[in-house]
Amino acid sequence: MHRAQSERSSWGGKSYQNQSKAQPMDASDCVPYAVAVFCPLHQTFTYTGPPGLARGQRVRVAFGNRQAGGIITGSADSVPTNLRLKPIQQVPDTEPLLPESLCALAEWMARYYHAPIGEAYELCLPAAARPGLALPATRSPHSLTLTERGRALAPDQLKGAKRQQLVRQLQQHSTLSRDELKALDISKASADSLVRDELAAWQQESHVRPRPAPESNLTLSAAQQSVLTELQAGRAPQLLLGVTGSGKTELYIEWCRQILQQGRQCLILLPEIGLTPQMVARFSQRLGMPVEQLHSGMGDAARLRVWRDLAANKVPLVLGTRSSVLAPFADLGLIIVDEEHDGSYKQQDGVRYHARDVALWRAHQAACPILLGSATPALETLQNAVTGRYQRHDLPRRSDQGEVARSLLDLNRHPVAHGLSAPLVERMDDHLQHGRQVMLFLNRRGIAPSMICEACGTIQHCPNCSAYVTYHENPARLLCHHCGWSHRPPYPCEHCGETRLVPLGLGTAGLEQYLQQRWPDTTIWRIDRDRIRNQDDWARINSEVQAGQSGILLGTQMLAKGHDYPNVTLTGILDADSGLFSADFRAFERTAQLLTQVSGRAGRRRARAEILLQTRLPEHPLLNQFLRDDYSTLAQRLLDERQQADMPPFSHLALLRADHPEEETAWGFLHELSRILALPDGVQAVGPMPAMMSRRAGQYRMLWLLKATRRAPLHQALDSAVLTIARGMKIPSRLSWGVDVDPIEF
DNA sequence: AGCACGCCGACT
DNA sequence: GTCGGCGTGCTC
Ligand SMILES: [Zn+2]
Ligand SMILES: [Zn+2]
Repeated sequence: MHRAQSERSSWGGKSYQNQSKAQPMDASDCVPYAVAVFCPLHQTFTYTGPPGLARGQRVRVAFGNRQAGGIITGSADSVPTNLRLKPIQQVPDTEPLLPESLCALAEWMARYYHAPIGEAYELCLPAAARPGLALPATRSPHSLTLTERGRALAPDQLKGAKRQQLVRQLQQHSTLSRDELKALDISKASADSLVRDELAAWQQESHVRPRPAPESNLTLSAAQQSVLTELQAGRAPQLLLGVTGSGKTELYIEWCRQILQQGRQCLILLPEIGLTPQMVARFSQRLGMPVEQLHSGMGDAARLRVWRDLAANKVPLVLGTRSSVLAPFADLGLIIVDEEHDGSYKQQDGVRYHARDVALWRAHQAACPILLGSATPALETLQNAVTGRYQRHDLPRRSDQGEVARSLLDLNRHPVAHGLSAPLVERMDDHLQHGRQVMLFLNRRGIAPSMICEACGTIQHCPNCSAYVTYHENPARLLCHHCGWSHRPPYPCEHCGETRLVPLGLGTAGLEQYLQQRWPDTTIWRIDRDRIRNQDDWARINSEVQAGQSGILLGTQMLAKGHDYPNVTLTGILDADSGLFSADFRAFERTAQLLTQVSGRAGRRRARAEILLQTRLPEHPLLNQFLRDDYSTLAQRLLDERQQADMPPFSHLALLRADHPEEETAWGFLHELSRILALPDGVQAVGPMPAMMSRRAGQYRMLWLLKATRRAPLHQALDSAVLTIARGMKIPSRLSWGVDVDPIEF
């Protein structure tokens, strides 16, 4: 029986039990191993096991009064005496599943981010491999893949909606198993019909490593080609400064082609899951071979398959989000970090790693090139280019870029209706009458309205968080984005108890309604997560917009990423001030990036483009600088300010965090730490103080901020802080604590 | 993080 | 009497 077998301990694929009577182990045969157990503790644990087990091998062990997975980190050199060691329960694989490169990565992350060693190791395994149990064989026996003809085909040329959908899916995912087809609701009959037409083929289990088409099917401009040649000759980490539409992606692809032809692997990091499918399609089309993706939207089994195939060098190129920087590569030849300034590369719980910084470390270890690409690099990255640690390359704008005129609209001086000032409406009228496209950008605050009490004027908070609730329609709900709290109206005012709450602000839906009424004959495309849920939505809207008919694009953050819109001639930023009030020292940097990214979407094909920023602060220096200067100039000025203030990148920060249902307990814990700890020279401390969002999901968050000009003393301080907490301090119950190195949220 | 142990209030 | 809340300590 399978069941009986799986309940027995096993090792090396054979049945094995340490203390079994059937197969007694000679105690003298057992040797001690250091095991990183998957728990949030800052140490390894020693277990005994048969000789010959290797670093990187998965184990299952008895831990306290439960079972846990773990990784052997090596043989235990200093065996703790007067401690009776427990035996390893199970060794599910015959070979180490984690290659040495990932063991080294886990240990570096644990050191650099001051994270528990077991958590760092756990993060390097795909979720399916974490329990420390035997893994199923991956890849279903047959999968569908496109033929050369199928890959070259434009899906719309094909007859039949199902067949079109299938080809589109295959162009994105390169192969689809029977199960995946079923999940997409595609019958075997539709698949077989493509096979009959020799557009697709059923593929047997073991596949060989795909190779790219040797010749590029696109030509690079002279400017692109010359930058590519420089990049290929470069040695240090390189920064590619390229505005939207400068052809960064083509350049990425051509560099990848060269690396792939050498039989080596490429990793392309993207900030968001929403951008992966369209990038997968572009890469696989241009390279003429299937490429893989790795992101949180995939199931555990699918991720495991890609993970294993990467380790076996059967997958030559992968596009992925943050966590794909922790994937195993047999022969890493190139890493590209697209939109490297993007904050979503920073993990905000557990091991708080930054995928860009991990990528830099991995490239260094693998001695392979790394390219950071962005139109608006992080100030840290720009400063590294200034000091020469990175090589900087500027990709010029395309030659068809028309003139761009930027100006401010003072909301204090003009009448405003539905969030649109009179001059903006007038300009919209003008552009729409000329058959042009207009783009309106709403920042995060503007997406969903908050709720205000008509009786007393109180804006309603989430009961669990120090944040406003937002209002959503269909179905009508009050929602908190931070903890998932939701309530169906009517809802009593938190202050006076009256049930007279009304939405404050328009939100995307309200603005859309108004636009429809004001310009009844104009198409309105909404670009936000409510409207665009999958690739087909994107494809449909995008083809309409790219076709160039007149209309209004109404969108949020999503507009600032991904596609650009060459037919848009007028961009309205409805609330340019929103980022300027934040107490965060990176607020101006982020605002400059956002304004630049949004403005960069519009205006090509030689048309003159107009960008209007609505503001209540028309004298604000940042906004006025934005009117005149490009991002590099602006960023240099922000860097000067950072230097004056001795803030990153001219100093380094770390946070000690404490969360607790009682504010006083969280504060007391950090205060006690700050009292005990002797900080090394060159490390300054601030706080403890409440986090900017002081309560989330019923927990108060306190922060103790450490700052230093050099990294070494900062790490020294964090080491002793962790040691003090883990060994010396009593930790109040229900308190959770942790370290955040190079924090981006405070 | 889990999980057990142990100490006090309150309820069949 | 004992059920269960939660504070405390430990995990090789
Ligand atoms: Zn909340
Ligand atoms: Zn009220």
